[in-house]
Amino acid sequence: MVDATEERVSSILGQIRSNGGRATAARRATITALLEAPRNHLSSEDIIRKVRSQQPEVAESTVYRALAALEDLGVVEHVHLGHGPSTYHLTGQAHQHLVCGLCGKVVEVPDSEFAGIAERLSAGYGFEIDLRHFAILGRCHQCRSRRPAPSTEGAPG
Amino acid sequence: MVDATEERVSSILGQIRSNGGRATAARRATITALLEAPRNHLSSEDIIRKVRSQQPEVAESTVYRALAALEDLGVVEHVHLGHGPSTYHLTGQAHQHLVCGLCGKVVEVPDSEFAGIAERLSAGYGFEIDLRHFAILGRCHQCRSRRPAPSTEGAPG
DNA sequence: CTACGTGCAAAGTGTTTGCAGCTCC
DNA sequence: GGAGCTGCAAACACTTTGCACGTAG
Repeated sequence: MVDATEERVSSILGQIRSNGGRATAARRATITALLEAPRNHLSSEDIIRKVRSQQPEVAESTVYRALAALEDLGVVEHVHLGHGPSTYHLTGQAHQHLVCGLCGKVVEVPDSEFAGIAERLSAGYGFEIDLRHFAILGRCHQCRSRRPAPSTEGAPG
Repeated sequence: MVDATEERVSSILGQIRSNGGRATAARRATITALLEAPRNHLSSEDIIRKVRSQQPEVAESTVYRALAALEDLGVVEHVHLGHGPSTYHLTGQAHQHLVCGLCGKVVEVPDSEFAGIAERLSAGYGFEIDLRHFAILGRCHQCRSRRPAPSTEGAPG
């Protein structure tokens, strides 16, 4: 529903304003871009492209600054899926990312899978882990069935 | 012992030669740099500095190429500890890195801690994880005891 | 009105690449 | 003596920054 998206965008713009920020067209377009692709892991490049389809004049740096403002607000977070650019998504879609080093496929795993190990590391090492910020590299089901891996690096074709 | 290090260097240079590569001074210095700091996570910058203390003329690109050659050989691997440069270390020192997002401290955890979750992800998602390539971000014991944000960044003394 | 946001371009960081010359085996 | 390595500098990909102008509130 487009109306629901728009409502959500307005709500986030409201948060920005309550924090002393301004609700601008560039920010509206950035938030919309993120909301419209809830299951995707958007790179800055992706977001810039989407923003420009609505607001062609928006500069790259503006999008980066909008994303930074949204991260400050706690609305957005970024994750490193590999050697390339960071990817951004709305918080509340929190999950761990498993990235296949061979084909680039991203498998999402709910945080709950990691509850056990998190507790163990906390007890054993005093370390409170935040699994979401970096992806876990590995090999997906399909690539495992194929031949053994040449290296830990790879990109989708 | 220096002799043991030198022996190890020669052995790796031997592997390079068996693979059709050449044993050069730059490569010798690169391997030595990695061997001399077995418990450190050396960035490319660190390695370049160490290499130049032995061979001042060596170019950055040569070190990167030496590291790449060593990774191809399986002797070296690199890990992403954060947003900055990659860090390199010899293989066989394999372990998972927990990086404190506040003070930068790196806690090392043996791979065995992750055996359970690795098996579960393999069974549930068909995904074979390679935990070593990215660090896990979090908060260390000391920073947890403190308040949320000390903001001063740097290595612990 | 004025603090905050923007567009633009330039700088910054970390890494890779093209190329002519050198050197290891 | 030739494949392989090197130094140099320029290119690269991604992101940040400085500055003058613009605009939301």
